[in-house]
Amino acid sequence: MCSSKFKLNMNKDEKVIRVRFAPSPTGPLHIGGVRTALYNFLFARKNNGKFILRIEDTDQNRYVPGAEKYIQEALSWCSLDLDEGPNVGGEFGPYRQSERKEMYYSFVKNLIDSGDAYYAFDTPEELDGMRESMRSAGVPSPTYNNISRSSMINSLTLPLDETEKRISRGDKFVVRIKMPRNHEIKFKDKIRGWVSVNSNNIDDKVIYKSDGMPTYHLANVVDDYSMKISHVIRGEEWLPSAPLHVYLYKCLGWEDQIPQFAHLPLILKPDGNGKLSKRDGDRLGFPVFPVNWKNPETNEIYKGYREEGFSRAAFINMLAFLGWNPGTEKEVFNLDELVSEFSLSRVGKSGAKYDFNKLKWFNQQHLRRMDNEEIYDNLVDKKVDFSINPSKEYWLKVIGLVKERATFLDDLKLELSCFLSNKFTYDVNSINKKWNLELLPHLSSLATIIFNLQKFTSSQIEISFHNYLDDNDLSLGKLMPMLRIAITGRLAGPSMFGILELLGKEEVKLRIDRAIKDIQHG
RNA sequence: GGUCCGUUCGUCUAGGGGUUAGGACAUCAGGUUUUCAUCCUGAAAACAGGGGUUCGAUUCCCCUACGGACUGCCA
Repeated sequence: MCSSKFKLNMNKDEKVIRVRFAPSPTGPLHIGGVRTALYNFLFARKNNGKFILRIEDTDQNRYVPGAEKYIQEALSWCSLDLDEGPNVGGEFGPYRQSERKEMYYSFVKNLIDSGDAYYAFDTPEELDGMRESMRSAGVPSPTYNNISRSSMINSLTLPLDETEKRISRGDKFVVRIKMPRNHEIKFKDKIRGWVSVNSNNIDDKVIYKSDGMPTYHLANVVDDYSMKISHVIRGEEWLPSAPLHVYLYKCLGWEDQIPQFAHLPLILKPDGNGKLSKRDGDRLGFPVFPVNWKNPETNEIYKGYREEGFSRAAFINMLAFLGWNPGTEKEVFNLDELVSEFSLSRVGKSGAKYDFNKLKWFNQQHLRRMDNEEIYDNLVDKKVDFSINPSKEYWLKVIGLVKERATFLDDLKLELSCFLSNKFTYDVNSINKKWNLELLPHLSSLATIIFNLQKFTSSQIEISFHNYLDDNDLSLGKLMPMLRIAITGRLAGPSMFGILELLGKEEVKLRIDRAIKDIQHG
């Protein structure tokens, strides 16, 4: 007895981990959805399991062209590679519910035959009428449940032959689950612990629609079962219907195949409260989508993080930390590191307000961790319009000089501009502030001195610069800004001596001469 | 309204029967830097409230308050 129980547990532990991300293609995936996908991915990779994409398109009315493609593109931008899915295949396909349409009815039929479900003929108008009259009688949210079903038109209230007649003549019908009276339905959520609901509080949900498609609830359970899903990791908005799903497993005879549930806390709006929604982006000034989305009807573009210049690593890192943390003080993680640290037991219970600022910080941190070579590969513009040889080595040095000043890869464009071209204009404010005509002679003589240096290196230049200042009783703060304006056109930038070395003697000479000649004070 | 879930600095969070309740972002103040940015140092900033249990509760239990999700032939 004991040993067999032990064996059973062993089997359960050794069960292959299979998780699915199951969005419905009703529009672009927003960051909450991406995080759900991410947690599924991390959990699968961490446990040597499979990460599966399943498209839940049981509602034809809400189908949005391009949405599925968007989902794939978003996942792929985030490097959340699929093991199985609509475009990658797999032995449990098809992975679109619309393509699985035929398989659902037999399960529905089983439920009807066992008395766990029934036909209902009420039209949408009749349902509205029922709800309306119940509301006016003081019921805040009327449901089709184990009480109200007795006054509706269904196979429970109709004589058998009438039901058969209606079906055989092609009347529209739906199939509803028949929730039992006073049953305690409970399950253990990996994040929340035991959740228990009395069946009296669950309504007779439609599981099969009059258009011949299953509803989410049924399709979800049937597919998770047939795809051998071991863990259902999804948003907290599904928590209220989880007991129904558990009950469905029981009715279908799959009680020992019920997956483990993990209901993730929601991502909340940064201002006020409530679930972050697709509309919040414009209102709050940050994207809510991973990559750009173009509304196929209006052609309106909704901004994505990719296009706004964020790195996938930073985006993923930020998302991972919205509701999860490793329990250490380390915060900057790449995907592989997240995989090795991830665990559902460290996912929090309460909703997290989205923090755009923190994402910027993550972006900066990840940019800093990118090596110069990688940044070099990402540089679009590697042509220099003045007479130096822009070797790769040159660029690596320039990048090293400039890298830590940037939050975005794009910031480097500005930082790099003086290394790309000498055809810049001088910034007027900088000139007004620091360009001093009386010191022009000093700038010239300083230039002469450094041009005579044997080694035009930042350290040699720095030494002669300081010597010159000492000899002429000048302060650094006077002459240096002028030099900077002459060389870069503006006042902000990285170490001046480093810039001079990299530009090289000839180019520096050219720029100083030109500045002295061209800059008009005031 | 009902059901379910939740509640530690402004935000993300660590912690967990005895702690100066820790970190990060943001904020503010100093410092380094020729400059801007970076960087460094520091400051301010939290256990929702009330009852239990206990020698002791922020931590465990209950209640209240507040917040959220759900309440469709949507997912």
